[in-house]
Amino acid sequence: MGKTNPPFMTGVPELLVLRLLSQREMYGYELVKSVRVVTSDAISLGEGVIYPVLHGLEKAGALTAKRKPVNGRTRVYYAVTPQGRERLERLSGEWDRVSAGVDSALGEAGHV
Amino acid sequence: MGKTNPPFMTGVPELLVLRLLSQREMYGYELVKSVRVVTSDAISLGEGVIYPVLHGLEKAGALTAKRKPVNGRTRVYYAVTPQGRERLERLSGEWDRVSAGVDSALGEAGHV
DNA sequence: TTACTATACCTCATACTTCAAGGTATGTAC
DNA sequence: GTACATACCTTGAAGTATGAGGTATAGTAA
Repeated sequence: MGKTNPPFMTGVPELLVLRLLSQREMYGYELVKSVRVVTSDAISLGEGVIYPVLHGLEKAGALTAKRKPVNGRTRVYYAVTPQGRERLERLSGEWDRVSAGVDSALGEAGHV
Repeated sequence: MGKTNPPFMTGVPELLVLRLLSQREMYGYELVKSVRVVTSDAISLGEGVIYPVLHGLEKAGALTAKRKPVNGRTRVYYAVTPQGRERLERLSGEWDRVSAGVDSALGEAGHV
């Protein structure tokens, strides 16, 4: 039953979502726009990415969801649990390791 | 029909391969080990990744292949073409943009 | 009224990449 | 002669992201 490891470069959407939610509660539609803003348009994640990530993290116990009616529409606000913070720490560390690896391979020393 | 864009975080194996080959000619098996070395074990790409990337880049005109018999075994050395250098520049720029985006989202912008 | 836009939730087929494990074959060490 | 490292390669399965679709409410402009 060879369980395959996840691809080495994934989990970035999850990382971004956890990071943003660790600063304040947000709802899905808001996250879609926020990702673009905080990354200066470098990364744009569609709703097809955000919502599944949100649901997955909630199921994993990393987030809690809270429905709030606002102006007749319903928003689902997500908050990070302690478990989610651990996950954020782990993913953040992995990202640092991998991105440092790439940068060192690129030899960012004298390059521009 | 609707051609989908490649996932936003891909092309890293390609980037690493092009970068290493831009420094000197290498063969596939050598690249597999080199990637581990230059990334301090942060990234490990198997032969199932390296060889297809090599073939794809050759077909795209970014690399040229040269067979050399060494100690009875055959090695296929790859070299970067001018076209490959352009591709390296482009991928390198994309990586910088995306990784800067993630870092700024993580709030490590001022981190060296 | 109608139409269009923005908000806000969601799902799904397709495309793509990566992983892991396999296969072939030669040379070297025990 | 058996085991390991070198050196090439392919492939099935797993998993993620894309792009486009669907539902529904509220506001605005014609």
